[in-house]
Amino acid sequence: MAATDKPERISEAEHAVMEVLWDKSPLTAADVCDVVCEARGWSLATVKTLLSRLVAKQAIATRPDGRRYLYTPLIARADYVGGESRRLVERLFAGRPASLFAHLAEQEALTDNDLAEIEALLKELRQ
Amino acid sequence: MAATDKPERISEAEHAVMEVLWDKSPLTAADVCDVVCEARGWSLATVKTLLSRLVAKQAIATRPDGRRYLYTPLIARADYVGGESRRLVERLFAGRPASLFAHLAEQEALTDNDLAEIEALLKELRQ
DNA sequence: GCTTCATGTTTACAGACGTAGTCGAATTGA
DNA sequence: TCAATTCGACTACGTCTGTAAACATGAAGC
Repeated sequence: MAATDKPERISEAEHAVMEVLWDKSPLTAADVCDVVCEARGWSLATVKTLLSRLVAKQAIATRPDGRRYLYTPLIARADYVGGESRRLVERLFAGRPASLFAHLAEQEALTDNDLAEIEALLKELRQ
Repeated sequence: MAATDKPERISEAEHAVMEVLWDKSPLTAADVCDVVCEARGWSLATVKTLLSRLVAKQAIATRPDGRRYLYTPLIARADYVGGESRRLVERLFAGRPASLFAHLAEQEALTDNDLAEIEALLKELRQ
């Protein structure tokens, strides 16, 4: 069978774990906990659960290292971010990125700095 | 008491209902169903449940009209959209909208048309 | 060898979500 | 007036999520 690879959805809490692994990997469960447990008020057990679920969702891979596992992302951050962004634009802006931009602009959610950066990017794309 | 107004999160399915009401309101449950039930494969009962939950979340208001209720949005679409957009930018782009833009650009998710529109918007903002 | 520590696996459980059926009251057509 | 219809309220129930404890097992110190 052609392994229909349906990209299971990653939840908010799971995403926090992914960020840690994207930042640095491979890591053990304890390593991950060191990074997020404090900030999110989680116990190590919680991190273990999230890691298991991410493995089940094929978002990360395990490599045995003696007694424990080392975890590594299987999906690239850019892919995830791209997917989520597209979802949002699709859902809220009828698939038109310009609408999202317009919205941010209207809400004055864009600083002068943002505008300058975007302008620079535009110039780059334009040539 | 100062009615600590915590804006309860609106789920995906609930959002579909909100879109209908944002498009036109007030509407009855049956009206809403006429618009979305077909497309999402929902029964009227499902729409009723979603409407109830939205009322509980204070996202919409009811006005009795004889035997039934007329439903009207309590929160503006722009507010919702703004909130969701900000959440995404916060979560995935460290709060920097320019990063989101850069990402969309890299993924070539932007058409020439999008670019032109954004450019126009930028020009407007710049003056 | 036995206790203790570390670590993945299994189980738990409440709350949100998707989806919908049932019930009781009011309405309306005959 | 009485049955059929309509409508919101209540109930249901499986899945997903957040959060974590209990358990089994192997390692490591003493």
